[in-house]
Amino acid sequence: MKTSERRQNLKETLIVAATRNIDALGLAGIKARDLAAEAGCAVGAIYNVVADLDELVLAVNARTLTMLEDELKAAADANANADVGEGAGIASSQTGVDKSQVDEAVAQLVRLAICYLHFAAKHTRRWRAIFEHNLPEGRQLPDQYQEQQRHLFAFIEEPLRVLQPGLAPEQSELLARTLFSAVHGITILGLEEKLGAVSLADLEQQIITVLTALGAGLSVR
Amino acid sequence: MKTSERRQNLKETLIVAATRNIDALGLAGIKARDLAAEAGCAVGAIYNVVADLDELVLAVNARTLTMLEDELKAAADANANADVGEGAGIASSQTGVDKSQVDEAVAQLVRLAICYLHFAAKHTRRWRAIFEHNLPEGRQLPDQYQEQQRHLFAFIEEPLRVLQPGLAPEQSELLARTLFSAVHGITILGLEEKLGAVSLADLEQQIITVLTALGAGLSVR
DNA sequence: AAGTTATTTTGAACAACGTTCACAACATAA
DNA sequence: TTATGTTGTGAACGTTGTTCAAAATAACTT
Repeated sequence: MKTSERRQNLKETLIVAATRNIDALGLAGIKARDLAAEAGCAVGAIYNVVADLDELVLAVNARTLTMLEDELKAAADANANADVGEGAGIASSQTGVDKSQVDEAVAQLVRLAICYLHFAAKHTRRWRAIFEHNLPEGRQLPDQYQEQQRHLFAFIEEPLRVLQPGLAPEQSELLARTLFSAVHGITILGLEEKLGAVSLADLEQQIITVLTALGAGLSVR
Repeated sequence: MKTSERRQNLKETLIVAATRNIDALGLAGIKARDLAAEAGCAVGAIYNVVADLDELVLAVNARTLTMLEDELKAAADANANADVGEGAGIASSQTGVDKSQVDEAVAQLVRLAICYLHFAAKHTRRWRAIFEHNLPEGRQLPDQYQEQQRHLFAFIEEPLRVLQPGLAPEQSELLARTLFSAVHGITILGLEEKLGAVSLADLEQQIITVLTALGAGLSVR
């Protein structure tokens, strides 16, 4: 009984060290010998609590996703409270969609996207590790991981249903994923210096522009 | 004079081999000893014609970008020809923007994006290598590389000017980059199996939906 | 053509990596 | 204490990218 506890502690220590190293150097900062030294154990000990270094990276990534989820939830809820008393607007008779509801849905999408952008900007390396990490040919992500990703899309689906009320759930899910991907693309290439850096303020503005236009275009049809 | 020619040949052979290996295994397929064997030279010989393996990857990526540029150019030109005789539509008096011109600009954006998607789908590994490859801390991309990227954005800027005639060149450039990033995000996450695969047909439809909505939203304001 | 010098290519050697495994250290039970 | 099973260790293995003394080749001189 003692050993499992000790191993749990070691695993925790390793995850913390791995997180620190990713923050400092990105995925390249994950090295067995370094982690062992930082955790105060032998190199071989790592493989007592973890199958791979990949598993360690996945553990870090899972926590990063949880952090992100929490922040998105906070951003979404902060809004929900602020809107109490806004009142049920007058339904537009032709489209069946309330104008102010549409505006609010777009605003919600923008809030979520800006939150995502800020998270990515604040925890760049840890966040990029999620997308840079590739499992060795053949192995696939654990279920929990995919589950967490669906959670993220759920945030988007809610306001999306206001814009496109008639959409089948399947299509709605796909569109949510697409919107996420678009914002993700803007974020990841924006924070990258490969194409020449863009300021955070500019990125915010671009995201607002794109999502607002998208909201207008999507709610019109 | 003979040696420089020989080296040029070796470099070419290595680039070809590197391209083949990236197609087969992604960036992980780039290994000094394998490349040397395939090119029929000693491992050390590689470093006579190239500073790094990174330089080799960059050479492959540059060619990939050229391929992409050619295909985009073909897609853009095919359209220009098809539109001859379409006629100058009636200018909308209020916005100063011709309705059919707007439609055509959106159609052009869609064509470019679909072309990008197809290129990415057809040459997935080679295309992903462009974005997966990271230079070692500090070194930056050669000028030619950044130049090629600006070329890509130029394709987008042209139809974009129809949608937003009043936009300052600086802002237009930024928006073009943003649109590219959005389409890129949809493409790269769509082709990735990490979030569960999406069919190419679905991806096409999503890109059409998003760009059409974006075009509508952008031209309205 | 032969000898001398400079250049170019070579592959063994090096450092650093993830991972493994025979063994030392330890705990537990008899 | 002794015997037995379990756990942790770090040297060792197989692969990386890269280097460098030496061998091979080219270039030049007489």
